[in-house]
Amino acid sequence: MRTTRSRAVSGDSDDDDAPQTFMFQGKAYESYQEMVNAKRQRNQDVLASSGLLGAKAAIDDAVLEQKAAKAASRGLKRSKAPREPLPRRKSSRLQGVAASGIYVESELAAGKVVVAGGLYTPNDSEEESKFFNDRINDGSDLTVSEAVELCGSKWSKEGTVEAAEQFMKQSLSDITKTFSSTSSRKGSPDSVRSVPGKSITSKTLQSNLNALSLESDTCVAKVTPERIYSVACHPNPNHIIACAGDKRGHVGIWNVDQYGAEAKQEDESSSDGVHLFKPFNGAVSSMTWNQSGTSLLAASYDGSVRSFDVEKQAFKEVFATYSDDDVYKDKLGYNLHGGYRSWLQSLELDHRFGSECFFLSTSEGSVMHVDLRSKRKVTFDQTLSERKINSMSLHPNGYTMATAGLSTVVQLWDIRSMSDSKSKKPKPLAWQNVGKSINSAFFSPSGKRLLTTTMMDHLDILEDAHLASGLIKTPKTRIKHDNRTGRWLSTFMARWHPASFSGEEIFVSGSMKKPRTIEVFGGNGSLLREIRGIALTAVASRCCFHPSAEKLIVIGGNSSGRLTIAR
DNA sequence: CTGGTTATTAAGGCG
DNA sequence: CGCCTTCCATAACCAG
Repeated sequence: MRTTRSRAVSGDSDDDDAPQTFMFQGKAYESYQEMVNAKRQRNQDVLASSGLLGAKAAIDDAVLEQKAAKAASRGLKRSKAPREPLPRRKSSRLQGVAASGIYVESELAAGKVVVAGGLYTPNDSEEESKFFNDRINDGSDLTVSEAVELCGSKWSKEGTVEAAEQFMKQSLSDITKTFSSTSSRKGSPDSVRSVPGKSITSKTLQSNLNALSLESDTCVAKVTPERIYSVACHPNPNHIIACAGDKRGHVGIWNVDQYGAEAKQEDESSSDGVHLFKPFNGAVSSMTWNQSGTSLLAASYDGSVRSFDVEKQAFKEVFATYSDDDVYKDKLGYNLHGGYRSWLQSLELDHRFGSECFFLSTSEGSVMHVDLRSKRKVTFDQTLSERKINSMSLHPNGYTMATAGLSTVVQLWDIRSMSDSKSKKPKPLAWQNVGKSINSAFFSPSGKRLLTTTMMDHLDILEDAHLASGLIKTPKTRIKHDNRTGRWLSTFMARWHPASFSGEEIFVSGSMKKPRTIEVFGGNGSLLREIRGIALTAVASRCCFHPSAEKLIVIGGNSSGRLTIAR
């Protein structure tokens, strides 16, 4: 066990034997701290004399004039007095008591890491820690009621479980069925990219964008308890089923316009159409519906991938990383766990095969391809980077893949050279040096453009990156964009609308602008719309479009678990 | 170059 | 209203 060092608060701890002075502007200071203070004073003076402070204050006032509204109270509500207090175990960790000052407490034998005050489980079984990597269970299916109960009493009240079951079993099933029967041919691989923008044309696109509104408090709801890491939207064009995954492994599903019997049912029990589940024990890094809307696929930092199958009414573990312990011999992810620093950072459907195949990227720089068709297997597992890979994207051509992450390089690969894990270390076809970490890189629906969100404070649009070879120079289209979200917000990842509108492609991004704003850009980099309104009171870090609605709908998720719907 | 620190950031919750 | 917590992001820095 390692405690935090409180060393060198003022930089003068250990080296008393070597008296030292610190020079600044020709003056000697006794301690480093004094020197720093002098430096700060100088900076203050310079600022004051420049008149910038006055100007800044004026700007601040102007911004504050529009007084920040309170966060909306729709959606989840914490129940102050738990109805049935869960039997607590002895461990203070499990009671959520912070071991102050201790961050990473220890690395346990099984490769688990305990973050103080962090990975507590409301599950009151004595056996919680036996599950590999502190997961929610041993990998068996999770029923709807179990997934709700795992959220703990804090977020439930009378009838929460029933409301969730009712919603999942009836409303969601109906929504899924009416959609998948009217939607195209069954059996053929459903390509997300083939969704046409039906009623919106390039002519009506701008007016559609202008119509997006955030002026009603009904367009915000708290959907998860914690900060949102991922958002997804069900593809039925006639409904808005907005989903969010949070830092602790919760998945919130919001039926934005409740209808029929359900609405009546829910008057009493539920929170404005919001239902909360906890299929994971770590951040939900990516979530996506398959195109037919029959399953919601999600990956978590806890190393597991689960799919909520609407028909089977269960969160099934379809893949998870496991150690090389013989116990896990028959698991799909046997021997794929890379230690306590390893987690699943992103999931991307392999659009060639519907939702039956997907790519995963890890914090350790590898990309896996998982194939769930008849013979379930991990097609390949390749280390493509020394550092975490934040995103990967498969070009519509079905073989060019873009990866991006902490390595500060966008790389393009031919996945045909990775057909199995034994193939030798692949080489990138092309790459772009960004210089700082890259939050995401996504191909546009046509594949013509590659959109990157970078810590260099740019949104870059590369043209025909899939045809490039070698070093890619500075892109033609570069949007200056403040991406400094800091530590407490999820990073921005600008995302395309999966359809194009008579050739026009658009994408959405969160923004640090005040008043808070969601931005929509055109494929040529032009800012088409800044969506603001009383409902948007916090930065929407992770955004997406409704994939198929007749009108444009934008969904944004923020750091307090709220979803905002612009429509 | 590696490892180990710390600054920075926004927003809700609570006193 | 003002302080406190957040704590699996990232960059920048420094010491060895």
